[in-house]
Amino acid sequence: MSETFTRTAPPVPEPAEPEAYRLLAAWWRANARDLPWRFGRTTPWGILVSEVMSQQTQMSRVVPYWTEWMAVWPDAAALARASSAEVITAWGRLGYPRRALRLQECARRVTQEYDDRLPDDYQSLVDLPGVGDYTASAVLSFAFGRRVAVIDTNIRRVLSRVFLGVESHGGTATPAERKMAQEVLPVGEEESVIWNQAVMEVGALVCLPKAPRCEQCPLRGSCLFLKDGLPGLGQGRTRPRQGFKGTDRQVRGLILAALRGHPAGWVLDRGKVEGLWADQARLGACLASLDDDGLIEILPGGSIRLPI
DNA sequence: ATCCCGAAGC
DNA sequence: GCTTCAGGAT
Repeated sequence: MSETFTRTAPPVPEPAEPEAYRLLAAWWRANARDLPWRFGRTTPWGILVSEVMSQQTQMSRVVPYWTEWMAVWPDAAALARASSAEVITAWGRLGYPRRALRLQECARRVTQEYDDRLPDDYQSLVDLPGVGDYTASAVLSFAFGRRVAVIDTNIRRVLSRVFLGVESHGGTATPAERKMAQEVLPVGEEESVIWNQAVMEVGALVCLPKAPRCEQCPLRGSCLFLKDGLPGLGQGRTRPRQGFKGTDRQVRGLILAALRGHPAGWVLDRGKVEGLWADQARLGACLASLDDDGLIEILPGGSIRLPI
């Protein structure tokens, strides 16, 4: 029967993307990690919580925190009612604890301004505290099923390699990268969601920054970067990374670690505070910055506690 | 050492 | 655009 249509069917060239999508979707079904917020098992709010926790943090570390967090505070209204001290303690050692306070402030605004229902438009989402371009786009795609080109560091790396044949560079995504991400995004909403998730997952599991496992990659057949011999592999993307040992971030972490997990109103006295770090100038600066961030309260005598 | 499903402040 | 925000895994 194919012969019947050979003459009449115009020779429409098959675009590359539909084939890439088919391969990617099949790979996704077989290899997607079974994260608890995937596959329709949570609410849009649960998706948002997972995205905020995942900012600069590995999935494997996020999963237990997310599970416990959602058990205690299943929706925005519940989180809005918690004390800051409870929230900071529950954030534990996930890192970047300002995210915890922003998430709670976000919960309070969602509760008050949106009747405990996460808004489903980009502008409202990105206006929420702790929600930037990536998180707003991810929520629109993963929670609301909307057709949005999600751009994170993994997706940038994968798409740049496959469709442009080069490493993505550091810094903000360029207009060219955003344009390309839009152009290769499948037209259908459902397909676009799987595409976003699958490209991100390939970036996390296969298309690694320095040692990509190209032989496992569903896109190896159409990857310009692979075809060109992985030119400049691992170059050009990395921002200069700040160290950790001896920095303010380590000291801040020590201070909060000393405060977490105690009964409400528990106070660390001045003497104990001074023993947390030898360099008192740096210690004082970190205490001040934590106070500025609303992560601790400095009491008149120099003792500290988590904020109520 | 580098990376991790970035955001916000400057 | 550049820097600062934790902390763990590899």
